[in-house]
Amino acid sequence: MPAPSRTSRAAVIAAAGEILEAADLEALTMAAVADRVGVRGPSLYKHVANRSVLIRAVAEQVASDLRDAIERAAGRQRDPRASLRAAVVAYRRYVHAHPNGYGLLFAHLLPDSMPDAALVASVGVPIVRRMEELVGPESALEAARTLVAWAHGFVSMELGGAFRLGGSVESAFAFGVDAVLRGVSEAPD
Amino acid sequence: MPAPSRTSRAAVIAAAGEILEAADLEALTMAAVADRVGVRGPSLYKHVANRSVLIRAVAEQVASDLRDAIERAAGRQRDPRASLRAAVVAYRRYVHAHPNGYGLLFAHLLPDSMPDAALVASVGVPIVRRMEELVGPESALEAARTLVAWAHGFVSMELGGAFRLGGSVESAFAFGVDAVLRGVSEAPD
DNA sequence: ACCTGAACACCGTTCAAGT
DNA sequence: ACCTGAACACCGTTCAAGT
Repeated sequence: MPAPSRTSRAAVIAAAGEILEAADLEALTMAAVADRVGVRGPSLYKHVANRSVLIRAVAEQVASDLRDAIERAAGRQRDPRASLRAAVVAYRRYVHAHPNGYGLLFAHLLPDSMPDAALVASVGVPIVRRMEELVGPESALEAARTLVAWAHGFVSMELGGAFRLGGSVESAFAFGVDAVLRGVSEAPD
Repeated sequence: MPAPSRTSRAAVIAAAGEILEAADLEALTMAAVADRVGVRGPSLYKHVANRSVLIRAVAEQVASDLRDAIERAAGRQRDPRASLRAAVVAYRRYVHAHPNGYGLLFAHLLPDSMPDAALVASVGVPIVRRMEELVGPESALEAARTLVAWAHGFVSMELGGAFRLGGSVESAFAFGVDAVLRGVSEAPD
């Protein structure tokens, strides 16, 4: 008699993500995940190959959600400059809500758990599209890379507590978006 | 009879850093480090408290070396713009040479192994000093944060293989430095 | 004062046996 | 078809005994 599944791949990945955000990567053990979905450790291997690919699956879920959040925010504004600003604000908001999951996207210390690089890269697609409107097609890719690199760097330093030299982090963020958008749109040909 | 030390704290930290760069964080086991310095696993605990603080010590060594590299590069140029450009180039070069060690500085997934935040923040000090010359003291901190965030974001995406949408990474780097320096120095008051 | 082997706890993973 | 307990390998860590 076939036994009905008491859990699912999606539930396992979601549970792993919740443990990761509530604690940290060391707390993300197979036993803890099993406990949360209501089975024993060995049963997880019916749904995911091993811990490394479970971590990767969490990372890919994050990348995909992050891209959706950016896309939605950017789509709400008509003006390209306002749209890019909204995209970056949404980026930062998502990362604040999922700091540990976001950390997975650039945790190249654990190669087996790295999310698909093309998927991570695709997070920038909506930014490139809006940049085309702001700076034209020739330098849109480089301008988008500059903005995304800045945004990633900013939130990642913010999460790491690297802003210790005083001053307001909020105003540094506002200053940064303005400076980068100004810098990329005033590029000499 | 007191037994002469067959290894040292510095040697243990150096060995850990070498293993980390040659492989990855999972390969950085106490047994592997012990092997490399020529003792057995338990002896390491005479030199470092545990694996987490060993990892942290490696991270702090990296932060300190990185700051020195930036400081030297920046000091070689008289003009502030050229100095900041040189600092960022040195930053990138150091990270390329120590990608996994650099990853430790922002691996906030493992809180016990996080380097001292004030030390990480101090990496930006030479940048702030040069920014004062470029943009004046009022916005120097925010301008420095913008440049460092961009630089960190750029190299970290580069290492993560996130630049997958085509184009040259080198020219994106050159475009980025120029855009950020232009953006921060043309800030409206 | 530092090093060692033995021992322990914990965790990822496999597998044969259950339903 | 999925779940389970038992078992194994591996790793961090402790500790009593060596020199």
